[in-house]
This record gives sequence, structure tokens and C-alpha cells, in this order.
Amino acid sequence: MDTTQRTDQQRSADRRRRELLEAADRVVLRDGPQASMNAIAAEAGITKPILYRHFGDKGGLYAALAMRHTDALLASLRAALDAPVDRRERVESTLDTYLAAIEARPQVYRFLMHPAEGSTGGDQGFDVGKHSAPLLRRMGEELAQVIEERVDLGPESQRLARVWGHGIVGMMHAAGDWWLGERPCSRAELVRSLADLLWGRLAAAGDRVGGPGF
Amino acid sequence: MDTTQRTDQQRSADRRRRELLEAADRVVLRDGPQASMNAIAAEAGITKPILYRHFGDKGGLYAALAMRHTDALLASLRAALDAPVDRRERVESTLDTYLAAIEARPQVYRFLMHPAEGSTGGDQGFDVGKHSAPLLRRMGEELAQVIEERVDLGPESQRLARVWGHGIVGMMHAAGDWWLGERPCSRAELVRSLADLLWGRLAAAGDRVGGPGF
DNA sequence: GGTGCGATGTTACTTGCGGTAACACGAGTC
DNA sequence: GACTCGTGTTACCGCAAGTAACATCGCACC
Repeated sequence: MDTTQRTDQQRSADRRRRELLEAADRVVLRDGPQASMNAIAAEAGITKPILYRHFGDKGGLYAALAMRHTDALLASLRAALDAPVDRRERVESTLDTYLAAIEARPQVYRFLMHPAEGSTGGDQGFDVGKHSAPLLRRMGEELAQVIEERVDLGPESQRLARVWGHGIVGMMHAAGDWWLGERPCSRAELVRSLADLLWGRLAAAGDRVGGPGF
Repeated sequence: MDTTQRTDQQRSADRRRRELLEAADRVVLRDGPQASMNAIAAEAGITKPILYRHFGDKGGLYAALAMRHTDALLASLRAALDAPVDRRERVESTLDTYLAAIEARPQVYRFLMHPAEGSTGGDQGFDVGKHSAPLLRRMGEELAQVIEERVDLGPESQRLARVWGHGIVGMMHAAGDWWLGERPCSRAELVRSLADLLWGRLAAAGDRVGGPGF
């Protein structure tokens, strides 16, 4: 029948696509975000045009690849955010989940943060703003939603939740990136310090004696 | 004399370098971070090899370019951080300074955040971690220093200050990036919301009634 | 005053990557 | 057996980074 044919084909195409993505994954894991299409094709045992038929262009492949990892990471984060414990503990466990992930697979992490920068032509549209990685945006939105659902923030609740969602994600990201590069302390210490920051310890701390001006 | 000769030459070279950087600046402002070396050379009225003699490679040029803007922005931020007002106001004014800067020159901002990603060969060292823009790192360190100087954080003061420096900068950056893309509210509202977050309002807020689980 | 020399500039090239056109083959269909 | 469609290939284009080799001007030095 026509329908069964088509489903068979689709299934086959999907399987192929998954295989290609896994090959691409291996290459990106090895070569970093600058893995070339040639290298990926070679790893998959085929040649470039097939990749282009499946994913359109490099951006498409990278987007598909990023989606997989982003989904996986977001699922872990959602689990941490849904744990039935108090807020502080939930925040700490979410931070820790994220940091553990980037610690375990730094190459993947780097790829997710700098997806498709280089290459020729392409985005002459110059999308100012929203230049940051899709992962950050998605995490920000996700967190915003959780905050808005769970925390009572009064009339401006929606705006506050979104600002905070993106802000907290950015804090986590930047601190994590810095920490991954310098390793100045243990993961647990980092988590506690960030949670302390979110818990207002900056506002609560006193001025240093002999500080300039006040 | 030998010395005066050399200084003359150096001066001339420095002037030339500055001219080249200004040309590069114009092109980057027009074409975004993907400005080609050819385009920059053309804008400066010369040809590629001269650029390479002055800056080594594309990364060198971009680094020099980024340094100028980074220095300028950091100077503004330092001024805001040094204002003789109370802490909350200082935090808000620093946030506002940063956001005003990225709002005024989004292309420059984008360039600073995504400096030299693409291109061929190069960093096979795969510097995991420290992949983020130098601007973010410098701002983080700067803020860390200010915090450590001014705020009394007890025994772990140094570590806390650095974590917070990078974390706050990341929060500012991510929120700013998102805000620049979506413009969901005024700058002043964003500033207030972020300051509220830093002032512990997340910890202080109550649970939403009927929330899932608790 | 010719002469070497270093800075400044050019043209023309190589290499490597993203992306595509054109061709080749194998399996099902009428 | 011809047709077509999915899958694959080779060979190419365009373009950008980076470089080699050559041209020119100013200028100290003998």
C-alpha cells in the first residue's frame, strides 16, 4: 500500500537521521564545535551531500544536534526543579545538576553554547539580541515558568518571573563557565555560594571597615 | 639619533594601527562580527597583508578591537561602581550603565560577546571552559574585586566575591541579552527586577497557593 | 651621490570549508 | 523492459584566511 510504503520510508529515513546525528555527535565530542561537515560525513561513512539532504545546511545539523542535548539536559533540570523539597534545596540541587552536566561533558557543553558561529554568508539579517545559545534561552524560559507557577510574586509576577528566569540561568552559566576554566573550588562550594547570592546575602552583608567613601 | 628614529617609527606605526582599528570598527559596526579581512582592508584603503603584518591574524585584530571597547565599557562601569551612594543604588546604576551601553550599540555588543569563533584551523587546543567572551571574564573579575574590597563577607570572602562577581555579571548579561531581543519591559523595570533578585526577594517570597506538592 | 636596508605596499597564490550540480546505481512499479 | 525515486558518489564553485614574492619609497651610511 501507499501508506505503509511511506511509513517504511519515513522510518528508514528517521533511523538514518539518528545514525547521522550519532556520528556527528562523536565528531563534535572529539573535535569541538568546529567539526567540519567533511569530518562528520567521513565518520558516518558517507559523503557530504547526504548530510545536506538530511539537514539542509550546517546550521540545520547543529540545531538538530543541539536539540538532542538540550532536551536531555532540560529533562534533568526539570527533575531537579520538581523534587518535593524546600525551595533552597531545590535551587541548590538544580544548580548542582547543571554544573555536574557541564563538568561531565565539557565539549558538549561548549558546543551547545557556541553553536553555529562561523561559516560564510548566511545570517546577513544580523539578528541583534537573541545571539546567545538556544540552550540558554530555553533554560531561561523554563525556569521562568517554574518560578511563576510556584512563587507568589504579587502583581508583576509574570514579568519578574521571566526576568529572574533568564537572570538566574545566566548567573549559573557564567559562574559555571568560569568555574570550569579555573576550578577555584569544589562544585558543592560553588553551589552554596550561588545559592547564598540568590538568598540575598549580598544585601545582608555589612560594609567592610575602612572601605572607600562610606 | 637612534632613539628618536625609533620613537618616530613607533609613533607612526601606532597611528597607523589606530587608523586601521577605526576602519575595522566601522566595518564591524556595519557587517557584524563576520566582517571579512578583505572588507576591513578595503575600508582602510589598503590590502590584507598589511592587516596581517599589524595584527598577526584575525584573532589578533579582533582582540585588539575588543580591548578598546571593553576598556571603554569597563571604565563606565567602574564609574558607576565608584559612585558614593548606598549599595542598592550603586548596583542599580551599574546594571543600568551596562544595559544602556548594550542598548546603544548592539552590534558592538554582539561583537564583544562572540569575538573570533569561526575561521579555519587555529585553536586545536580546544580550550574547554573559558570559552566565553573576554569581556565577561574581565567584568566578572572587576566586579569580584570591588565586592571583595567593599563588602564584608567573613572568612570565605575571597572565594565568595569571585563567584558572585562572575555570577552577577552573567545574570546581567543573560538578562540583558534576552531583554534586547524581546524588549518585554523598560530598562528601568529590568534594572529594578534584577536588583530585587539580588536583594533576596526570591528567598523572601511566599509559595503560591495551590502549588504542586507544597 | 650611489648604496644597502627596512618599512610599507601590492599582486597572486594556496589551502580549506560550506554548499551544490551532475551523474550513477539499485529496487520496486506498470 | 522503461520509469522513477531514493541513495550515493565525484567533481566542482565561491569565498575567506593566511602567505610568498615582488615593487617602492625614505633614509642613514660611506
